[in-house]
Order: sequence, then structure tokens, then C-alpha cells
Amino acid sequence: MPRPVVVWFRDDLRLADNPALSAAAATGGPVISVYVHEHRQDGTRPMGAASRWWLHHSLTSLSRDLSRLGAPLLVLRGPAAIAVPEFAAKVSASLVRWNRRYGLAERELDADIKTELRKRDIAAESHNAALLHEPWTVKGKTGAPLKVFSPFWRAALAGGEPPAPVPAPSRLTGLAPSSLADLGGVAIEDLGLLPTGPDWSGGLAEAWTPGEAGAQARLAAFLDDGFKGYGALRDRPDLASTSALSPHLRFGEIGPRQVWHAAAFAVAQGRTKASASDLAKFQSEVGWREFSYHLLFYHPDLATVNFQPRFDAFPWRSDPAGLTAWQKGLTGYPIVDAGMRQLWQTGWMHNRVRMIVASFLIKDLLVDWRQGEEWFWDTLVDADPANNAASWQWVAGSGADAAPYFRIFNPISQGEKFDPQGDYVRRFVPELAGVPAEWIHKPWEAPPAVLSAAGLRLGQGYPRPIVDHAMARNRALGAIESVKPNVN
DNA sequence: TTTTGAGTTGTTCGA
DNA sequence: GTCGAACAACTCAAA
Repeated sequence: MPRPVVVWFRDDLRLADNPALSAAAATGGPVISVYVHEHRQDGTRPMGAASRWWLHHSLTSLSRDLSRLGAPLLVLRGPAAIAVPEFAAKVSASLVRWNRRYGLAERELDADIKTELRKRDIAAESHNAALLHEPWTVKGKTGAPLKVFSPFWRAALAGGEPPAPVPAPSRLTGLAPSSLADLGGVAIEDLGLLPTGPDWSGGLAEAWTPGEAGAQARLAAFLDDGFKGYGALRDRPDLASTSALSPHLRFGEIGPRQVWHAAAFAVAQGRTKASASDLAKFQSEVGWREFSYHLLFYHPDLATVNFQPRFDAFPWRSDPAGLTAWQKGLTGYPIVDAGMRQLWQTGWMHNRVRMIVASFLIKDLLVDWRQGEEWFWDTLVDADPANNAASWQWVAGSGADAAPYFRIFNPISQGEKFDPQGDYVRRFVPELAGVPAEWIHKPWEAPPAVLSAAGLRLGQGYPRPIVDHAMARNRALGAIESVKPNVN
């Protein structure tokens, strides 16, 4: 009996375009699929509640798919540093394969495990499933890591087309179920990933289908319906004009190579009316994900430390009431509240609205971006260690490639520009359902007759603005002025 | 080494 | 209503 190969699944919960799995399958020998549930001792950042919900369903889906292929998923409890080497030794594995992660704690953990495996005469091999271009492969002419998106993306594109995705193995040689039962696996249901008392996940379940099949369906639907005009319409939260692939990418239910090539193929085959510039725009959004991972790799503290140290002196306000109003979608600014409620109900928020709500928390309330980052981390199903951190820093202006100091979003004009009929607001803020488009982004300015016709009493059914934007804008400009470079 | 052009996503004001 | 200019000055990346 040949020694088995262990495939350790992490942020790559898919069968197709999974190099670790394909390499293991290629030998024809026995394969054992393993997932190790996170443990604080691993030093990695614990997932938020919405992510845990997603993980539960994604693991369930992966487990079904792997069983069908012949190598059922075995779920173990961490810490991984102990569980993985012990398990590999117990089953007399010859080799453990996994796909790489890019955070510092994750890399250190993997390095430790590799060492531990070698001591036991077990080989370890890692692969790239998560990125088109791994961080160390993208460099400028000087060889230094790049800090600005445009040069980064130019350099990445200069490397040529990303490799084509590899297909899922058609079958795997697993262990007999009887021998699997003795290996100490845990039922997914027993991991405690789902919310209890109360179960708030109804809106998530309605909005999403976690798992590889759900990811493929979402991609197909996007290419058929949302891709055409993507370049311009992606900014419209009232339309279904973004791919909404982010949570699927986060958990690796689909990979960027698959997305890249599927989009290019659809355009080349004329199966979509999307233009070449729609394609380039969509691919560059995938590029932003790559750039975030690039930043995270070279700046592991991205989620907690200002990329630009001068922001360490930023005069953040302590505003627990404001933070709570923001979290609950009760700021009195309809577009902000709609976004925050979409997040709470569905675990996701449209990209344009993320910028608006983040700008509001940071610039209008002067609340530290890290508090917003934490809230997103807990409530987003796509909470991603690289994207979330890099994006919050970008809005704060503390990040790489900083926004100009004067870029402070006006929640009224942003609403009017990107949700012109107010349909998005009405969908998530039912109190405002009866307010006509003309006033929906600034109900406090509406004539009393309009408000009463809409059945709305400000301050009772829906709050008045918790802060005056014009005042807040000036206050933010002053705060930014105080951390200006070269202030002597 | 020095220089030069560029840098995701905006707002306001005045003509 | 529309349009262009002004809004700090800096850092990055490449020539």
C-alpha cells in the first residue's frame, strides 16, 4: 500500500484550478483531504461571524464534492501546528500539499509545519491557487516592491497572460470510509460556526449560495447579465452590475485565473456584448485584489498600522454613539444607512457604497478607520485580510497610493449621482419607501407636505442627520491639515 | 543622481 | 444648468 498524500485545504475550497489537489491526484495514489479548524494558538486572525457562517456552508459543499470524487473531507481541530504534523504521521503520509497564503502569521505557521513534517520524514509542497501573480514576482525596473497601483498593474500585465486554470480531477483514490472513521475527524456541524440565539443568518442564506457550484453559477450569471457596460455601471448600487464574486474569491471557491480567463473567453467568443474596455476594467478590479495582497505581503500589519506613519498623529475622535449609529444604519444620511443595512442583512455591500460609508465614518465622524475595518471584518462574508485593510487605509488616506486630501465624499451628491432614482435606498431603508427621488437623499430638506405624504416624521421614523456634512467636511480638512507632511 | 510626470473612485465655487 | 479651475504638497517610479 503506497503512503497517502495529504491535501490540506485552507482558503482554497474548490476542486477546479486547485494545484495542490491536482498534483496529489496526478500520482494516482491515495489522497486524504483535510481541513483544520482555526485555533487562537495559530496566531492568525479569527474569522468574523459572517465569515464563519460562510465557512460552514462552504465546507459542507466541499465535503459533498470531495465525497463524490472519492476522497471525503476530514475536518480536524487545531492548532494546525500540532494537528497537521501529527495527522500526517498517523496516516504515514509521504507528502502534505497545500496552496499558499500570504499573511505573515500564516506564512510563519506554514514554515513551522514544513519543518516539523521534515523531522518526521514527510515532505511538504506548496502551490499558488489564490493569485494571478504572487507578490515576489511583481517588481518594478528597480526591483523594489511597488507601492502605487498603476505601475504595479503595468508590471503585472507585462508578465503576460496568467496561466490557464487546471480542471478538477475526475476522481481521487481515497481511504476506505471505515479507516477514515478512526482518524478523529469532527463533524462540520460541531465546529460551532453558525450563529445561535438568535440566528441572524436568514438574509445571508437568501442572498448567497456558498460553495464552488454557487461560485460558478455567480460567475456565469455575471458574464451573461452584468458584464456588458461593467466599466460604467459597476458604480451603480441600484443595479446588479458587479460580479459579487468577492466572498467566493475570499474562500477560494473560485480562483482569479478562472475568473480572468472566463471573462476573456466570453468576450473573445462573442458570448457577451461586453466591450474590450469592460473586460479590461473587470480584470483591473481583479488586479486591485492582487495589489492588496502585494501590500499585505510586504506590510503584514496593514490591518492595524498606518501605512503612512504620519497618520499616527491623526486627531481621531472617540464617538461611541456615532459609531453605533453608523453600524446600525441610523446616521440620517440615506445612502450611508442603506449601505450599512445591506451589510447587516446580506453580509455584503456594493463597492461604491463601501467607499461612501467608509468616508462618512472616517471624514464626517473622524472615527479611526480601524474601528470601521473591524466592523467590516465581523459582518462581511467577503472579509479578506488584504482587501479589507488596504481599502480602509485607502479611504483614510493613510494607505499606499493615498487619495488626495480633499477627496471627502458628500453623501448627498454621491447618493444622487449613483442611486439616481433612490431605488437602492428604498430597498434597504423601508422608512423612506414613500419619499420621491427628488428628496430621497436629503429628506430633511423636503417640504413638510412631501414628508407627511410619505408617512415620514424625521426624528421618529427615521433620524435627522447625526452630523452636518458641511461642518464635518471643514473639520476633516483641518484634521488632515494637522498631519500634513513636512509640518515643522 | 536628478528630474519629471503621474497618482481609481471628489467637491465646491464662480463664471 | 454646465463647465473649468482650484483645492497642499508629496511620494513613487522610471527615464
